[in-house]
Amino acid sequence: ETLPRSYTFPKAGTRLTDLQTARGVSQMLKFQNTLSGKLEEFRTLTEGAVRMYVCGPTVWNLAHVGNFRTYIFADVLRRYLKSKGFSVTHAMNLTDVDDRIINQALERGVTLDDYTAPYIEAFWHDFDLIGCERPEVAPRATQHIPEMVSIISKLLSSEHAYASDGSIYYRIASFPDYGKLSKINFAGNIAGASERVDTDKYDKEDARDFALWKAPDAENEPVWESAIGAGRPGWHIECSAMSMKYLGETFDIHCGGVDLIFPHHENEIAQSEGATQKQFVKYWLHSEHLKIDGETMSKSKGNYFTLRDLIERGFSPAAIRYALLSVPYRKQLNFTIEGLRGTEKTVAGLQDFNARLAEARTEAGSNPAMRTAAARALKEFEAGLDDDLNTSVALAAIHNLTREVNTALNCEGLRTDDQRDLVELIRRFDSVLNVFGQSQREMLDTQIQALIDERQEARRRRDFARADLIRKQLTERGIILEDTRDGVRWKRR
RNA sequence: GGCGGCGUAGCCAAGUGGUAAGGCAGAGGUCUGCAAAACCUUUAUUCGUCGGUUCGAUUCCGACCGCCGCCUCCA
Repeated sequence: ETLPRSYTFPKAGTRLTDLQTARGVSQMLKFQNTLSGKLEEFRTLTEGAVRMYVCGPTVWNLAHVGNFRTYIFADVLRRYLKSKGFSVTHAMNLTDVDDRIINQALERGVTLDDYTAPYIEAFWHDFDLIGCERPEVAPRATQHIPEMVSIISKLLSSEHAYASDGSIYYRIASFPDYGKLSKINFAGNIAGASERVDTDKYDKEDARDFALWKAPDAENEPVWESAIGAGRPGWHIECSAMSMKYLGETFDIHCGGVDLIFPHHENEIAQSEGATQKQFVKYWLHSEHLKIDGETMSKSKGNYFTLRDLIERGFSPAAIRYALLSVPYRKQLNFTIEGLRGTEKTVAGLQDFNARLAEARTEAGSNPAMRTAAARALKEFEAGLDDDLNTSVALAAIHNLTREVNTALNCEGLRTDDQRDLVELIRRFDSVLNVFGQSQREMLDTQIQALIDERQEARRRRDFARADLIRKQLTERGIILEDTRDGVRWKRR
């Protein structure tokens, strides 16, 4: 029952959704900015509008849960910004050309597009399945080569870049701010790690210089003809080109996994600011990596899961999403199958609560205690997310509310106005977190089909008691059957 | 070698200079013909170890132990 002194209880008759705009209950939105290393108040470049960029997938294989943690984090970020009334322009690239993709495509003897198409399709399928809203713009690297060439040309003319053996490199020495994001001190640290730095492979002025444009290595390799020669783009330049094309030379937020801080994001800054002489991004937000059973996730260990691995094991997208949101994005999260089983129950509980709330029989009026509980939940939810998107606190606020409402449902019952507001409040929460969705409790299509098949078999045997029992079971679980001339159709609820 | 993060109940974990959120599991209870399901209650005198600062530290400082990450293409 500890509320801050500034907190004022809502007046009777005030709808919770009005509280949202009435404010005075919410503190300022703050983000931990990798660039400054500090928790900063969020102020947009343009009043009321946010432009954000997220480094998207390299479509050379299926994305895994670790990748999706970043996309889900970005999704909650954009949803929360929208719920606060900002208009959001969210761009996420698809890297559909890089050395791995080229090598794989060459190996299979297919074009880049033919190679990447199924992975792009799979990515969007998983992206939708895990409950992420599609970004406003999802540009593909191969469709933005001219934009990349244009930036490289600009860098060449300004001494930030130089050509060597048909390739073009960024001259780190020309950009004194290099290292400002990753805080890497190049003077002292390379010595001990020198065995990892490949200084011989390319003809560069400085080992740190990175490729903007790569001359072809092999005969049959795909190349783009351009004003800066024939070749293919380096990895970093695509994000500079596409983000600035769709969001402007300076934009508000850039997200990605921590591993991208160096070199990818450091290089993006060098390229973009070198070309425009303007600050590239105001807030850099980086999500930490997942651990699997306490260990680093890695391909070689084989301890990683794709979304479809987990779906095949019977887990629901909502539970996977909840698990990935249960720890704030800047902390490492230990992802385990055992934990996911527990999360499945948690999510099912939320879903049950939602149904119980909607179906509750109510009496007219409202209960002051219920209003207080709801207002407090809203305040805690917002305070959590305002504090660098602390989803743990936001989820706890929801659990605390459900407990209080459950008690009311069991004891004195619910009042009509409270029910209406609570339904709206939960909808509001879920518009940001999107975890009240389908849980494992809802049957999988394959399970439904198996029961339908069994019922058909029973009908053939004229075992109608058995058939009716199955139909009744399905009905109870929200599955409605229709026997037609062409077979059995079914639908949910 | 340089830089950074973490160590909180059986497990996953939030958090803070003023006395430990939430979830899963466990225990007790309500409901039920009995179950199941559902719901409620309950579960850390204590926050890796040892010192220091302080009226007071899990929270700040120092040392140590353990784990993780970055230091050129991995979300």
